[in-house]
Amino acid sequence: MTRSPRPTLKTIAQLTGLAVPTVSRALSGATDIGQKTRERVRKVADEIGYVPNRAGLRLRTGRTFVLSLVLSSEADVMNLTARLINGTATALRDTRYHLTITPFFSDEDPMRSIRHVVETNAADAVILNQILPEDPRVRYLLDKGFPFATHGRSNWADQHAYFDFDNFTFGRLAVQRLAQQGRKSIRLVAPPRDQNYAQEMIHGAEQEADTQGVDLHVMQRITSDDPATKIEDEIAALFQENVPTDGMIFGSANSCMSGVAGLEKAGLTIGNQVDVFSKEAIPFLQRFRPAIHALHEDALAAGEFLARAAIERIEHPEKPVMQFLEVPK
Amino acid sequence: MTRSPRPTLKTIAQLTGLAVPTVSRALSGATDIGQKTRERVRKVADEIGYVPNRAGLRLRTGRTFVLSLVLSSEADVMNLTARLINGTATALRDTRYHLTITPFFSDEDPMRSIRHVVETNAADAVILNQILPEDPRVRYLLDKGFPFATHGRSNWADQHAYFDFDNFTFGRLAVQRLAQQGRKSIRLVAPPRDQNYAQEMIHGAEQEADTQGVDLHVMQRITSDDPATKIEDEIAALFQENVPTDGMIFGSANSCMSGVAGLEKAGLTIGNQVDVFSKEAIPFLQRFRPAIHALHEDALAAGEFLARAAIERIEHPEKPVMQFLEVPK
DNA sequence: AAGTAAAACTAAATCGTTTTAGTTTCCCTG
DNA sequence: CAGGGAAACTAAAACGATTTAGTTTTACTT
Repeated sequence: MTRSPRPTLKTIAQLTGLAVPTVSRALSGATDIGQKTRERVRKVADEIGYVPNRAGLRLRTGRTFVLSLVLSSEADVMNLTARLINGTATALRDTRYHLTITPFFSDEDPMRSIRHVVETNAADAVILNQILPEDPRVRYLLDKGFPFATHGRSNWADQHAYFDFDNFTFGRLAVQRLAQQGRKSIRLVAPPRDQNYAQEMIHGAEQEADTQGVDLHVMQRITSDDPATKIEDEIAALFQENVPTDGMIFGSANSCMSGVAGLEKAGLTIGNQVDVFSKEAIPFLQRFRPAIHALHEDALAAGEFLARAAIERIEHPEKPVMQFLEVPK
Repeated sequence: MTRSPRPTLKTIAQLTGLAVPTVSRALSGATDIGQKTRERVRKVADEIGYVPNRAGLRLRTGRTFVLSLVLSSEADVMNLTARLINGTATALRDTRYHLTITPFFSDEDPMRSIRHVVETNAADAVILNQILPEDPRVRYLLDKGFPFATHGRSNWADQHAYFDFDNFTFGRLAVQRLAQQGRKSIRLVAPPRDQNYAQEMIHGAEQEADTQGVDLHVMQRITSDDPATKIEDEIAALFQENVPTDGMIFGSANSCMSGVAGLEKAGLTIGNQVDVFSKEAIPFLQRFRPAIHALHEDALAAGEFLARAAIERIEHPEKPVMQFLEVPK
């Protein structure tokens, strides 16, 4: 247990014969400190490896230098989530910011964690995913004027920072591709209906189905976040009942794998009686069944963007919010 | 921007007419504060929703109430990693602890992040994964007496808290199963040789191969952490060159998928000319190719255990370290 | 050379908490 | 009823940083 005491401003003050506030101001580059003094202080600080004490800083200024990533921990989104975390953390490298993770669980109030962060000042900004159209968390954060960025858009998207995957275009491209393969009767396994991006995806698909003159049905009893077995069973049943279907679209790689298991159980083969289109965060569907058509969603880039956007909110609240829409293909 | 000022000990002191230290001691249950005073203070604190200020606490006591999860961000381990994060965060629910994530990147010194945490007191404990036999991080943390827990064992495992999957038994079971299927010539795609758990897995497989009287070769040019295409190509080449092989063992689900893609490219079918055994963190290989034999590694439980073990180190350093070996099957 | 303004620094207070060292109050003993 | 001692509380200091309000020094003006 040899933790040698860290140097503080006081240490530097003693070493230079200056007062503590002088050292503080010198390091922050204030102009009321002499040029040569500033340089001398900087040099000493570097030599002894001075790093500001976060607690002192936070106590005095209220700044935490923490970004809080609050994310849903549904098993189905964990692939995407892992990349989101990785991207966010990557963007924070070489900044003064740290990242704390707060998964929230389906059995608890989504507002709880957010309120906690805001009320106890546990972070300077929040990043959230799984956004609802009228997401109460977004409303709350806007109301409080607390810096945040979202993965996905709310109805008030023009007012806040976000990164979103263009699910409307995804829906369009999916139907377009299947239509090109000569498919006429397509079913879509969409994300949970209350999620904004589900609506986008459905609209895109419907519009393109209209244009292409093909049939599109949204599966009503399952979503792309449902448990694997449920999806597998529903899809198997669908084909066993001979409901006319020659194209399938899945909102996530997980649901796609389950769905494919189901349709194979019913005796179909991809590329033969049916074509399959899916989204994926990590490229592996190609390996799962080479005949699947997959579109990549870049969660890594999303994480990086969101981190930068959140910091921008903290440090330059007067500037316009950063927003990005990833348009597939 | 309506952030109303949070109640502090001072607020309670004013409300009760007591001095600040009295309130502090009353809340912490010190016996030199009268019974009824303690109750009164507690009641007022609850009513106004007092939550201790972390910065104040930290500045005074040095306690951060943060666990730092330092993990490698190899794409291949991200599935497992996601579950590890989730498990750790779950265990921290309803404790005073927070979780910060520091991925470290293959291009940088693994010691950097650890040293930073220890030297700047950024956390009360560290959790690490991807442990080497003589891991310098483990040595450093032991040396400093800094609380930590590892996912995987080092050579000094008896001295520190860990959760590990028994890869020795995994190796044994894998060979055993393949031998039961009548396979005689088995190849193992093991984790990187410098990782401790790679050695364990290899030893287990070799020992069982001896017992069963079958052939076992460790693939020398690839590891289970290599990029998908590299593994695919190597495996494809292996079979195209007709190297006698009728059983394959993979150290991770990712490498398994790639490997299977390779052997199928060479025209083989699982369960036919060759049997495949693999580890997986999330059950989906069953769906990928139903004929694959897979063993589940519980990263969720690992995360939870590691969090509890780390906290135990912080709060009861005198007690024996918590250790757990997950023995498969 | 006296007066003044700018430049360069310092003293003191503050953020919220806990610890150490007292101090006051009260009850009991003899 | 004085004295002793336990019980219950308080004052002051400390952790490390920044901000506000001075103060000293220097340099310039007239």
